[in-house]
Amino acid sequence: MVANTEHPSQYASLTGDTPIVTVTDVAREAGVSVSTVSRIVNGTARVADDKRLAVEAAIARMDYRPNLHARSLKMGTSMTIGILTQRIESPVFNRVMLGIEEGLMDSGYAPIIVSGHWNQAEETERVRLLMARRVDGLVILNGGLTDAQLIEFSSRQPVVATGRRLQGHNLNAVRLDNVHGGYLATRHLLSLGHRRIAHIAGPDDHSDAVDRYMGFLRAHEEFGVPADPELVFQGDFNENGGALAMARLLDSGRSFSAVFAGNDQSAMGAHMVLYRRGLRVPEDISLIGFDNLPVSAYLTPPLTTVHQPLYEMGQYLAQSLLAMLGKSAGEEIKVPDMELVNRETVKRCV
Amino acid sequence: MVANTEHPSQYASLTGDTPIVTVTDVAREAGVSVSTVSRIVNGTARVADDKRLAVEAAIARMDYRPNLHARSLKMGTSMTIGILTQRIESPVFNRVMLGIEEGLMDSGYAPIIVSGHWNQAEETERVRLLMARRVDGLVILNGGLTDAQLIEFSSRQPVVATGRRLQGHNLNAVRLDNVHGGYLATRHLLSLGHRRIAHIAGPDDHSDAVDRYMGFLRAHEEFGVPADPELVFQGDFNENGGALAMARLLDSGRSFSAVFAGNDQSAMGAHMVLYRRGLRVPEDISLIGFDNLPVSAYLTPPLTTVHQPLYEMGQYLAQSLLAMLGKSAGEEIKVPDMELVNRETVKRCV
DNA sequence: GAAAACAGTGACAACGTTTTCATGGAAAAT
DNA sequence: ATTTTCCATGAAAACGTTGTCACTGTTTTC
Repeated sequence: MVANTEHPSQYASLTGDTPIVTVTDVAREAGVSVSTVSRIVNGTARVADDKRLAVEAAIARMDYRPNLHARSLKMGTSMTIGILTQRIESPVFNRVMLGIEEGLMDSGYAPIIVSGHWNQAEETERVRLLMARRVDGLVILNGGLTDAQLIEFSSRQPVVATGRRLQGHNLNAVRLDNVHGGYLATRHLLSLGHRRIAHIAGPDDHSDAVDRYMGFLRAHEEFGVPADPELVFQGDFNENGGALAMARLLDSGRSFSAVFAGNDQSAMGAHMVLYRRGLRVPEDISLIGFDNLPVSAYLTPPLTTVHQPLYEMGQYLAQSLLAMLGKSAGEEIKVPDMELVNRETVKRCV
Repeated sequence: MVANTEHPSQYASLTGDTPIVTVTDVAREAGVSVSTVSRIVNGTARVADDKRLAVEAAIARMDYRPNLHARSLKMGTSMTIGILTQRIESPVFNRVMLGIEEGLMDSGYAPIIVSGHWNQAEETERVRLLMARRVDGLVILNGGLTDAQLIEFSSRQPVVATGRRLQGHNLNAVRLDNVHGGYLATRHLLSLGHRRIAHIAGPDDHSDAVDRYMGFLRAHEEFGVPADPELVFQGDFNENGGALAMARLLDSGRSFSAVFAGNDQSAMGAHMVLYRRGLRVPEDISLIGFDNLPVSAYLTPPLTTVHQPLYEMGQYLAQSLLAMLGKSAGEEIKVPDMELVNRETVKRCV
C-alpha cells in the first residue's frame, strides 16, 4: 500500500507505509469533534458514554497514538528528563542511572540519555541538545561543566547533578564524601599494621580522584604515619592505567606492603600485574579498591573495597528532580554513607 | 529577573526564570521577519549580509535555540532514533550501544534509550513510548518482542534489531552466530583433550543461550565425543547464577575436567566457587567463558573466552538504519565473526 | 531602452495538539 | 410555564516552526 490520497502524509513513503493517524482522523471516524477526542484521551472532562465508546473504539481500531511533539509544543512540557552521563559503558554511572530509572518509574517522565565523554565542549553541546528538546529536567553526572553553567541551566529547568556541591533555586548538586571513602580504605590498611602503603590515583583533573587521595593523606596523618609521595602513581581509573601504574611502582623498587587503588578497575589492573610478577594477593601484597562494582565480589579472591551508594544516589536524584517539578513522591530517600566492604584482598601486615 | 509581561510564558514561573525565546522574538529584535530568521538558522536560502549579521547577533545575544518539538511537528521528523535495550547495566548491550553512538555521530540523529528488562509487556510499552515520540528509527536489542511486532513497527519507521534474523522493507534484524561461538569454545576444549566438559547454560528462553548450547553439542558430535547432559546446569547469565550452577555441578559428584560457561559473568561466578572449594583454574579445571567483556582480560588468570564483535555490530546497526533513512554514510561496515580469545584459564587435559 | 530573469524578503498557512469560549439543549428551580 | 443552572459539545485560537507564495527591486538580456 502506498500513501493514500485522502491522507497525504509527505513522509509516509519515505519511512513506512502505515499512515499516521491524528486526532482529526479519529474524530472523523467516530463522528465527533477533535475537542471531544482530546478530552477522552486525557480524561480532562466528562463526555457522554456513547461518544466515549465510539471514540475509544476508533482509537483502538486505528491504533491512534497522540503526537508527543504536538502535545509538548502546546503544553510547554515534554515529560522527558535529560541525563548527561559521561560514557555509556561506565559501570559506576550506569548504577546511578539504574537508580534514576527506578526513581522516575511511573512518574510519567521518561529519561533520555546522552554522553559527554569527560569533554567539556562535548558536554555543553549535548546539554544544549537536551535543552533544545525542551527536557523538563536535567541530570548531570559529574563531568567538566562549571558550576556557573549549571546555574545558568537551572534558570531554564530544574537541574540535579553529582560530583559537586551546589544548591539553588531549581538546582541541587550532591556529592558523595570521597575524602571519607579514601580515609576508610586507608585507615583499614593502617589499622592492620601496614605502614608503607602505595596509592594508584585517578586522573588529577577528576575531583573524586583527588578527594580519595586526600582521604588517603588524612588517614596517614591521623595515624601519625608519614605518607610517602614516592609510592603514589597515577592511573586513569581504567584497568590498563592501573596495570601500568602498578608496573611502574614495582619497577621503582620501593618497598610497600599494601596498595590502595583509586577504583576497582585500577585495582583489577594492578592485581593483574602483581599476578604476572608472581606476587600473591593478599599474602604478599594487600590490595583495596573503590566503588564496589558488581563484579568485585566475584574476583578471586573477592576484592576488598569501598562501597558507594550509587543506586540510592540515583533514586535520590530522581526524587529531588521530581520534587522540583512539583510531582513530589512519597517518603524521602536517604543516601547512606560510603562503607568499607571487607572481603579477601587485605590481610594484617606481618 | 521574573518572567516579563511582554513575553508571558505560562511555565516560566514553574520551571525557571529565563524567558524562552522564540523565532518571533529574534525576528523582532533583529528587525526582520520570522521567515528570514528561519532561513538563516537552517541555511536554507540566501539572505543579505547585513540582515544575516543582525540576526546572528540577536541569536547570540538572546541565546536562541529552536524548539525541536515545533520543528518536529512541522517537519514530521524528530532526528532521534529510539534504542530499546534490556538493562542499562548490561555490559554486553552497552558495548553495542557504544557502537551505535559512534555510528550515529554527526549524522544529526540523537539516540534516546529505554529499557525493557526482558519483559515483553514492558518492552512493548516502551517501544510505544518511543513511537509516540515519533522517533525516526528504532533499534531493538534482543528481548522478547515477536517478529510480528517488529514487522508491525517497521511499517511506521525503519527498524533494526539484534538477536534474530529478519529482513524486510525498512527492517533489518541480524544475529551473531552464537552456535558457531559455542562450537569454537567447545572445540577448543575438545582439541586439548578434554572429554568430560560441563556447561553452564543461560536462561532457556534466551535464544543466544540455546544457540551456544547447540554449538556445544555440535562440537561434541564432530569429535565423536558424547556430550553428557548430566554435566549441563542452568545459570542465569549473571555471576550469582554461574556460582550456583557450579556449586550444584560440584555437589553432583560427577567428574569433569573443563567448564564452558555460557557467558563471562557466569564464568566469574563459577570461578569464584571453584576457588572456594580449593580447585585451581586452569591446573585442576579448565574454564572458558563467552562475550569477552572488558574486565575478562584482567581477571587472574585472564579468562579464555569467545569474543563477540559487539561494537562493530552497533556500528553496523547504526549504518544500516541511516541507510534506510536515506542518510547513507561511507563505506560498508563489516561485522567480523566470533573469535576464540585464548588466554589463561584453559590448559591441556592430562 | 524595454523585457525578462532573478535575488531578497515578508505574510501566512500548515503541522497535531489542548483549551477557552460560546452555544444549544436538558434538567432543575421558581 | 418560565426562568435559571448546568452539562456536553464544537469552533477556533494558540504553541513555534518551516516553506510556499507573492511581491518588490535590481540585474541581465536582446
